[in-house]
Amino acid sequence: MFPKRFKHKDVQEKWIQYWKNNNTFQFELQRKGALFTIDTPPPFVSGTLHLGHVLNHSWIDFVARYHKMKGNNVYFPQGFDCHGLPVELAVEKNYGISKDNREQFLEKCVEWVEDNIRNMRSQFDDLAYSTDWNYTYRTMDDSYKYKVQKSLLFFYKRGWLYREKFPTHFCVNCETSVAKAEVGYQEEEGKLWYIKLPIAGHEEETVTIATTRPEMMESCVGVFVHPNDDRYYHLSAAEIKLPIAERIVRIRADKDVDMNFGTGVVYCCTYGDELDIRWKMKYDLDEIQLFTTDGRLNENSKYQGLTIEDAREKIVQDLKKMGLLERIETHEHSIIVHSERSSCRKPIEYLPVYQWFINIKDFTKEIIEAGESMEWYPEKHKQRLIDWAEGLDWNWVISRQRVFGTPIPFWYCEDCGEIIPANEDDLPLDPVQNDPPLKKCPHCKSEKTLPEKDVCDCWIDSSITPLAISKWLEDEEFFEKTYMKARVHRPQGYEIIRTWLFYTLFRCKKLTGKAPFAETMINGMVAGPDSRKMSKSFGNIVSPDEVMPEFGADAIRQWAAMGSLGDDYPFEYTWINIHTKQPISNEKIQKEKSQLPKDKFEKKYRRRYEQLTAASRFNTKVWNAYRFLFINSDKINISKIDYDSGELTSIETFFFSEFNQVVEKVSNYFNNYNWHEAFMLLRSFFWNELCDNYIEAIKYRFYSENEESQRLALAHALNLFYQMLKILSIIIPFISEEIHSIIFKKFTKLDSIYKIKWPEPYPQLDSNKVREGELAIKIIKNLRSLKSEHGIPLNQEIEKVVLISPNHKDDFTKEIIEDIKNTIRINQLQIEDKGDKTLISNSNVFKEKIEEINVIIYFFA
RNA sequence: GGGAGUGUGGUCUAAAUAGCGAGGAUACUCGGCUAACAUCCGAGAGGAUGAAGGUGCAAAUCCUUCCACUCCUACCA
Repeated sequence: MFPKRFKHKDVQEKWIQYWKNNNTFQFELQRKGALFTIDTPPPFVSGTLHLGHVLNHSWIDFVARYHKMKGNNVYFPQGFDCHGLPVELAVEKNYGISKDNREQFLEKCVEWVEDNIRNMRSQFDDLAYSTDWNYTYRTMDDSYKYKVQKSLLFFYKRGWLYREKFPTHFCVNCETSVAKAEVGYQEEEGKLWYIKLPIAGHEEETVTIATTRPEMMESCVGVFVHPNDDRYYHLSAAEIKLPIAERIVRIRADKDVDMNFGTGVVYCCTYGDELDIRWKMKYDLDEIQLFTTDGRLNENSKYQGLTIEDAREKIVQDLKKMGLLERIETHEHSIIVHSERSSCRKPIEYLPVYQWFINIKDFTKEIIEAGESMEWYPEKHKQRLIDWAEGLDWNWVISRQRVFGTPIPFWYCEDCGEIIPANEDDLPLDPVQNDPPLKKCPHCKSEKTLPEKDVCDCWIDSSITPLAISKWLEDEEFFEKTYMKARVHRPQGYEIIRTWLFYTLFRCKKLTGKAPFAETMINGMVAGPDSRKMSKSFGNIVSPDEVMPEFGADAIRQWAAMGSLGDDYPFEYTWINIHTKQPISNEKIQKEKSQLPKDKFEKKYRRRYEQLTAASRFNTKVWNAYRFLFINSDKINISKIDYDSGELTSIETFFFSEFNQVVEKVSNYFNNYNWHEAFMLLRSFFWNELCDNYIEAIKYRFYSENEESQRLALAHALNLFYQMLKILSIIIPFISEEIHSIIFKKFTKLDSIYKIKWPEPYPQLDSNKVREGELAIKIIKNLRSLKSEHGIPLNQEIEKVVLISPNHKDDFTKEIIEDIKNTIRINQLQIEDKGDKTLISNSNVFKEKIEEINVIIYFFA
C-alpha cells in the first residue's frame, strides 16, 4: 500500500522507533572503509535545542550520511556538555538547594542534567540524526572526567599547568573567576567623580583626578600623568597624600595615560582594570587587595563589611565632607560584566586569587600550525583562529570556584603550600572527598593537607572531545583507528573558533602529538527574519518545537540545506492575517501584539514560513511521483529493477545519462559542503526533468497493451528513481526511508535505505540514443507548451503534426516517433527535411520554430 | 574605540583572475489544462546589487568614506 498523503508525523515516529530497535545507525570499528570521524559539538544541556542547533546538526547529519554512502566508515557520536554555571543556578533556583550542601547539590545537578539530556536526545532523533547513541558521552561521566584529570596531570608534569596568585576576572556575584571568553561589555550610564588629591608636603595644594571607581581610593598605589602633558610637568616626581588611606604614593609619567580623558591624571588601584595590572607589573607597585570574593570591602579598608556599591557612596560622602570632591559628571561607559554562560551580567572585578593556569601563550605558534594544516570550509574563517591566537596576552585561567564541574586533582600543604598531585591510578577523583596519596607533605613533612576545591573551566572538558570519542587511554585499537589514523572532521559555529576549536587544537596536539583535525566545516548563526540574532527582546525567536509538528523534519532539513556555508542564516517568516492571507508589517504586528489579548491575536494573525512551505511542496511532489510509479508497477508483476542497457529506449538512455551528470555535480557540491547548490540541483532535476519530462514521456507505456514495454518502462523508471532516492535520502531521510520500504525493499533486500551506497554512474550508455532521446524530449516539451498555449486540453488528440527538421531527420527513429505521438496524443506525426508551402494553406495550422534544434512545427488543431 | 565577516528582487542564493540586457530557485498574483500530484502549462509583478563618491572601455566584483547586522576585541580610568 502507498498512502495517498505523506503523513510526516506517523512516518517519523515509525522510523525513529525502527532505527532504534534495529540499531540501524550502529557503528562498527571493523567495517570496511576509511575511517571518517566526526567530532560533533556537544550542546550545552539547556534542555532544548534551538534553531541554531538544528542548522548545525542537520549539516552534520548530511556530512555523516554522505560520507557513509561514499564508502567511508563513518564514526558519528554525539555527546553533551554538562558542566557550567547555568546548571548550578538552575538547581539553586528550582530545588532551592545551596551549593554549600555539596553532596546533595551535586546529586541534583546530575538529575537536572539527565532530564535535559533526555529531551534533547529525542529532539535529535526527531531530526533523523544518524548518530550512534551507544557512543554518546557526557562531560560529567566518570569516564570523561578520568580523561580530563589525566590530561591535567600530563600538563602539570610538564610544567604547563601551574598555580599562581593573579588578578583575575572575578564575578563577585557568582563568586567565581571567569575566563576572558566569559565576560562582555555593557553600556551603562555611570558617574565620573572629580576628586582632589593633596600633594604630600604641600597639603593645601591638590591635583584632581577623575574616576568612576572612588571606592578604590584605599587600594591606590600610584598616580599617573602623561609624559607630554605640560599641565602637570611640575608634578612629575611629586608625591600624593591619599585621603582616607592616609598613605603616600608617587606620581609617575606613562604614555598609556589618555591626556584627553578627565583631568589627564589617573590613579592606579590594584586592581581596577587591566591597565592597573599592567602598571603594577611594570613599576613593581604594591598590591592592595580591597574586595572580598563576595563583593564586600575587606580588612584592608576602613569600610570593611560594606558592599562595593555602599562603600562607593560612603566614600564619596566622606570625601565631600573633607572638601575634596570637586564635581560629579554623568558618564556613559561600558563596564565589564559577566556575560557568557550566565545570565548574571553583574560587573566583573579583578581580584588576585590563587588560580590554576595553563600556559598557552608559549604555544600559539603550534596552534596556528595545527589550524593551517586543516582544510577550512569556508576558508575565510581561518583568520578568526589566527587573529585570536596572535592577539592573546594572558594565559588560560582554568579554575572555577564552583561545585559542579570536573575537580582539579590536587591537594596543598597547608603549611608550606606545596602541591600534591593525585596518583594517576586513583583517577577520577574529587580531592574534596578523597584522601591525598601522601600522608605527609613531601616538602615540609607537615600532615596538614587541603584539597583543591575549584573545578575546571568547561572548555577544559570540551577541548578533548576528539580524544573522548576515540577512547583515548581506554582502547588502544579504537583510538588508533578513530583518531590517529582517521580523517577527523570538526563541524562548528564560527563564534567558538577562538574557544572550542582553539583549545582543542592546543590540547589534543599536546596530549597526542597529532593535530586533531583534517578539516572543519563552519556554520554561521541563525538569525531572525530581521537578520538580527534571535532574542527575546526583539520578539523574533522561533523554537524548533513551533515548526516541527506542522512541517516535519524533512522540511526543516531542507531549510537547513538552503543555508550557505560560514554565513549567518535568517529563519524567515512573514506575519499574515489569517483571514485575508495578507502580509502584515512588523510595526503593525508589534502594535497588535501589545494591544490584543493573546488568544485574539492568535486567532487573527499567524506566521507564514515561506521556505518551509516550499519544502513541504517538494516533499509532496516526491511522495506523489513515487506513489505514481508504485501504483502502476503494482498492477503488473515487476520482479526486478535491474536493466539491460540494450533494452533502454532513447528517452530512457538520455535521462540515465543526465542523471550521471547530476550525480557528478552533486558529489562536487557535497565534497565542498555546499548544501545549497547541491539541493537546488537535486530538486530541479527531480522535479523539472524526471517528473515533468521523463515520467510524462514514458507514462503512456504504463497503460500499454504491450506487456513487455509496460514492464520495461516501469522497471527502468524504478531503477532511475531508486538511484535518485538514495541521494535524496541524505537531505530528506524520513520520506526516503518510507518510500524505500514500500517500493524498493523487496528488490534491495535491505531493511533501510541508510545502508545503501552512493549511486554508481550508469555504464555504457549509447551516445546515439542519448542524442535521439534529447531530441525527442525537446520536441515533446515544445509540443506540450504549444498545446497548452492554444488551450487544447492535454488529453485531447491532435489530428496531425508535421515536423520540418533539416538537420536531424534521421534521428527520428521509429521508437521516438512513437514516444512523441503517444505522449502528446497525435494521430498522425510526419517528419520532413524541408517545408512544403501547402502545409500552411489550412487555416487551423499553428507554426512554431524551435531555434535550438532548428525544427519547425506545424500543428494541425 | 579597534578588528573581522556579511549586505544582490518579499525570501534563499549565482555570477572564474571585473566583461554582453544581474541568472536561478522559492514565495506571491492572474489565466488555462489535468487519465499520479497541493502537480502541470502560460503570463505577471518584483532588484539596476546597503549609501555616496572614485579608478577602469567596462564594476555586484577593485579603492575611499559612511550606514546596518553578526561575531570578536578593547585602556578610557
